[in-house]
Formats: sequence, structure tokens, C-alpha cells
Amino acid sequence: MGESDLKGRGGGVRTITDLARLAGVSPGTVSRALAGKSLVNAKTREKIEKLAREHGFRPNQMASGLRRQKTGVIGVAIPLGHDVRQQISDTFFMTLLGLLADELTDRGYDLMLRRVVPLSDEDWLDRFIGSGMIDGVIVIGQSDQFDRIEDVADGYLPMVVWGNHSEGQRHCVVGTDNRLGGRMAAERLIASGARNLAFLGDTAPIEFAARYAGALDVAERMGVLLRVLPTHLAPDQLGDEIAAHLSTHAGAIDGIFAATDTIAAACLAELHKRGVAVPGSVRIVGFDDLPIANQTVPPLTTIRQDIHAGARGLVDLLLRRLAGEETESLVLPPQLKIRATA
Amino acid sequence: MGESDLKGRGGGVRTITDLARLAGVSPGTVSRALAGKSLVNAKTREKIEKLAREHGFRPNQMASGLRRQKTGVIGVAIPLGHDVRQQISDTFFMTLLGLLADELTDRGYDLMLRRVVPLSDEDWLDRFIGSGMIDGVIVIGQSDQFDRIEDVADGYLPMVVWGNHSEGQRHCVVGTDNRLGGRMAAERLIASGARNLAFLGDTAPIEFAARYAGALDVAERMGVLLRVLPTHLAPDQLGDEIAAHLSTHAGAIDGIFAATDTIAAACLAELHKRGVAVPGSVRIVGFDDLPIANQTVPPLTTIRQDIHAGARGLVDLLLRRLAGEETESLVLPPQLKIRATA
DNA sequence: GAAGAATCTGCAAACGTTTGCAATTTACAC
DNA sequence: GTGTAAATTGCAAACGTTTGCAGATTCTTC
Repeated sequence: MGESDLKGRGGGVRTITDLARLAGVSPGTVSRALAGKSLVNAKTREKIEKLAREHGFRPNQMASGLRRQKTGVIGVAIPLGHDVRQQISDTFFMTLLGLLADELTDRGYDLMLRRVVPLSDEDWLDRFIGSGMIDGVIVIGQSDQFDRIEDVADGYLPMVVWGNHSEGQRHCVVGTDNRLGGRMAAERLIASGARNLAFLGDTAPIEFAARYAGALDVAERMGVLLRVLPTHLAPDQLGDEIAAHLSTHAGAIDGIFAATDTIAAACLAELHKRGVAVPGSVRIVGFDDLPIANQTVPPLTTIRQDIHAGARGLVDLLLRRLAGEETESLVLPPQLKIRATA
Repeated sequence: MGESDLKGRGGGVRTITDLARLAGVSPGTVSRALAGKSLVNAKTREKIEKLAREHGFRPNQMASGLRRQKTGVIGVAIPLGHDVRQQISDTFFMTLLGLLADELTDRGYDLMLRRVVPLSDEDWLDRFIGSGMIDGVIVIGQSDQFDRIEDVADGYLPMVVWGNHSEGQRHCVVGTDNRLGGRMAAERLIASGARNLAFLGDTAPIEFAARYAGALDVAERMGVLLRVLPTHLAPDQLGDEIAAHLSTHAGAIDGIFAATDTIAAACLAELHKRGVAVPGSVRIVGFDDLPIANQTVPPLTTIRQDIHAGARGLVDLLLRRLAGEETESLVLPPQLKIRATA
């Protein structure tokens, strides 16, 4: 105690130069010692490390970043393109974000999160990259920004995107084969007896469009109708929109492919409220396999995205790109998870 | 096109000095122009701004941060204290994080997310603060790190914590009155006919402990039993643990206060599987009022935390602390949201 | 004990901005 | 025209680190 109660933060030793003075060496030596370089004498290093520990010294990352031209920070951008309610709310994205944080931490990187509203700031990606604050960027969701991302990809290597893969695209993407997933969903619905299908969700986001397209492939092949019932993702609007759809098409639909599990769960709740039997009268297949899919009543049949593999893939590819490699995209196979709704 | 296809990023103009050369002025002037200071001639400023736009120039945030001794970045730390599975997974925290991102973006700050495992790195908070990368820090959840946070709070103003408020604590906290919430939950359970209560969840985290304590207040006052049935938060362990508890105490419990909605939903699913009538035989009250609470069957009665107000409060208080003010803690009132499970 | 090699250490110049101060230009009034 | 004030601009020193280079020390080996 006494005069050392500032210990741990501050304590007078803020810079490498302060510490150098204390240790009786030059700043350069301190820097080398703390960086664990082999060039510095073992004794000297120990003394310096001890002093650093005692005074709770941490080298300034800004200065270090400036000098080394790298920051140890990966930017994660979430573009909020089409949802009017401009909030990061999607459960799947948030889960992915959590896993990314885990993965990046393990690899020694920090994560800088930026919510982005392309409508009011069309320069978002260049701004993020050009800020000098991040070594690379992961974009979660292409939203309606496919073209902008493509533009940037040509001149900037360390970027990986979560989303849908299109033939011939230039940016490196990690994501599920949404179209295949859509096919699997429709096939399952039909296999469990549905003949009048509906796709429940917005078809504007490119991932959802692909899911819909996959379902449509199957519907057309089997000669079955597939309607689109558009909804938003925001939980508060969702319920009402679904209710409206169900009222309009009561009895005319016996198989629902929901764009996400969240939507499926809301739909299940609404059907239950109306006393519609699931899967007796109406079958439902979701998408994502979020934890919630296992807790609905009845438990939700869904198309599983391997979100862990996704997060790992994103970070893997990004780090390889940081090292200069030109990586290919990674398309993960979806998996039909049969529970009780179809 | 042509030689300008590097436009937008790079294009040869990387530094303020490059731009200054192009504009025929000194770097200082460019800096002032871009900062929007009034000291620079309108014409000059326009010319500089035009050039900057044309070349997609962005000042380097690292350099700027170093020089100005502030970064425009707020750190958000999520300590993972007691959960063995070291992952950011809790839905409530992730939702709060999303709202924080929204709120901070609106105020012009960036968000640096750091997952933290106190067990393997007991110096986490000092490290984060001392990194020089962030202007202030928001800690989401006290976990088991109450004391460490207290230690830091004495010497570091710009920190706000989401969590539980204890009498006489020194760090600024924003959070729900968990004890009161616990009381409300127990009261509701008893009011709807329960006489054998159980608290479902871990009581180690201080927030949960307070919820339990509140319920215990009421149970003791009413002369009613309150058991603790410990669980983890991770969705995969959760189901089995709950199943085990339900098997052990089948019939002996008629009112369950779940530490979170997630736990409550899992419990509901498990009860449904067993054919136990809710709220007929067993009543349930959750905590949080996550979107899921509205989608369970039957819809979940729960104690609502005003998460929007929480996010806003956290950012508000932090910014005031950044300005030097010594703010008080903010304790939000919980609200009983009666749906159908109690 | 001296020459040469091998280790360590210090010096000083970066990294790209911002900003106090001083110098310059312009505007204005006489 | 001259003098003074006001408006702009340039200069150069920071911010705290890292690192190439050269100088200084220590260790080998004869």
C-alpha cells in the first residue's frame, strides 16, 4: 500500500520509456524483452518482465499498431440492408458472432464490431477497411450489398464474408448451400404429405432467395404449388404478419417452409393459438437449427446449418488471407434434422 | 477506369501528407480541413475535401488515436466465469450486445468485443483497459469477478457494468433489481396456487443469487418450501439436467422459478414431453422476457428486464463518465409479465 | 592476453496524425 | 500608402512503439 496503491494501472509507469528508465536500459531493449525476442539477455529480460509485472505495465496498442502497421484486430461488419428496424437482432447472426469472438480470441485477435446501415452510408466497407484499425474484415451477411462487396474484393485480400455463394463471384464466402437446403426442406414437406406449400419469409436477402429457389426447384419438379408469404425478421412485427397470412390462407396451405427457425417458431405458436394441428393439418420445416428448434412444441424439423464449422471456416480463411493466400470459398452442406413438425 | 481503378482504396494517397502534396498545402492544413475546424479557409477546405473524396482517403485511426490519446472505441468485455463451456452463448447477453452496438454506433463510437476467461487470465480487465485501444469499457455480467471489478473501479472512471447492484459497491452498475424480480416471481407462483417451489438454475452468478434470494424472501414469509435445482446455461447440458431434476422430484414440485427464460423454455419442453400439465400441475415463471417467452406453448409468464433501457443506460452513463462525471448506478425495475404458465 | 566471433544493447528514425506557436497573408480603417 | 487586426497557413514537436544499424560487451580459442 502507501504510494503504491496506484499499482496495476498507471502507477507512473505508462510508457516503455518509463520502464526503461526504471530498468536502467534503453527503450529499445525493453521493447525487445517484452516482445520475447531472443536477442535480449535472459537476465535483462527477467528484470524487465518483473518490473513490468510489478507496475502493471501494458504497451500501448495504438502506438504498436501504428509502427508495425498491424493491429491484431479483426473487424466484423453486420450490414443491415433491408430490415427497416435497424438493429442487430437476428439470433443466427448473433450466435455466429459469439462463436467468431471465441474463435478469434483463441487465435489471439481482437474483434471490432460494427453495425452498418448501407442506406445512410454507402461507403461503409471502404471506411471500415481504410480506417487503419483492423487487419482484416469479416462481413456477416451479404444483405443487399453483394455488389459493393464484390467491388471491394478485387483490391482487398483479407476479407471473408458469411453468406450465399453464387457462381463466379469474386469475394470469398463461407456459408451453407442454401439452395440445396431449400430443396431438402421442400422434399421433406412433400414426403410428409404436404401438397400446398408456402415459403414464409422475405425473399430479398440473397440467402433467403436461394432457399426459396431450392424449394421452388422441387415444387416445380413435383408439380406442386409454392406461394411466398413475406415477413420481416423483427420479432414484434413477425407475429402479426404471420397471423395475417394464416388468416388469408387458412386451409389452403398444408406445408410451410420458414426462412428461419425464428420465423418457424413464431408460426408454430400462431398455429397453436388457432388450434391447427402440426404436423397433422400443416407441416413445417425451419432453417438454422437454433437451440429454440429443440424447444418448440412439437419440436421443429429443420435444415441445420453447421454454425460452428462456419465460424471456424470464416476465421481460418481470413487468417490464411492475412498471410497472403488466395483462398477459395467454403460451401457447407446443410443437413435435414427431422424432429416432429414434418 | 484506366489508371484510376485503384480509386477508392489506396490509389497512392494513403497519408495526409500525400493529400497535402496534391492539394499544395501542408499536412497540418489538411488535418484541420478534414476535421472540420473553422480555422481553415472555405475554398481550401473544399478543395481538400474534394481531393479526399476522389481518392477515397481515410485518415489512419491508429495514428489519430495515438496523437489524440483517444480512440473512439468502447470496449465490451464478457467475462465467462463459471460456465465450463467457455463460449459466449447466453441469449440475453447477446441481445444486450446487439443493442449496445446499435446505441454506441448512434453515438459515434466503435465497439471492441472481448471474450474473457478469468480463470486462465486473471488480469483481463487491466489488460483491456491498459491496452490503449479503448476509451472506456462496458462489462457485460459480473460473473464471479465482482471483486476484481471493484478493485479496478477505484482507479478508472470510464467503466460501467451490467449486473447486480449490491449495497455499498463502488463500481457503477446498470441492471435490473433482481431481488425484487425474484420476489415478484415467487409471489406470482404462490398466487397461482403453487406450494412447493423450486429455483431452477445456478445460484453462483451474483444476479441469479439475487433472484433466488428474492424468491426465498417470499417463500420464508409465506412458509413455503423453496428448493434449488442447479443447472448450467449451455443449451446442450440444460435439457438433460432438467430431465434429471424432474425425474427426481416428480410430483413434489408444483411451482418453478427459472433463472432465465431459456431455462424456463427448456423446462417447459421437458414437462410437455412428460405430459405434465402447465400451469395445471406445475406453474412456471421465467426471467428476462426474451422473444422466446412469447412463443413457448403455453406462452411463458416471466419477469421482464427492460433490456433496451439497460443498453441505453449503459451507454449513457459511460459517456457521462468519459466526460468526467461520477455517475450513480442505475437499477431498473423488473416487471411481471403474465402470460399463461403461472 | 589478444584477435575474432558471437551476443547484447543503444541510437535514432520511422509509423501518420494533431496542434501550439509563429509566420504569413489578407482585410480594413485611416 | 501605412498600420493594425484578423484570418489562414506552415513548422515542428509531440503521441509510444518497433527495428535496422552500429557500437559495445562478452565469450572463444589459440
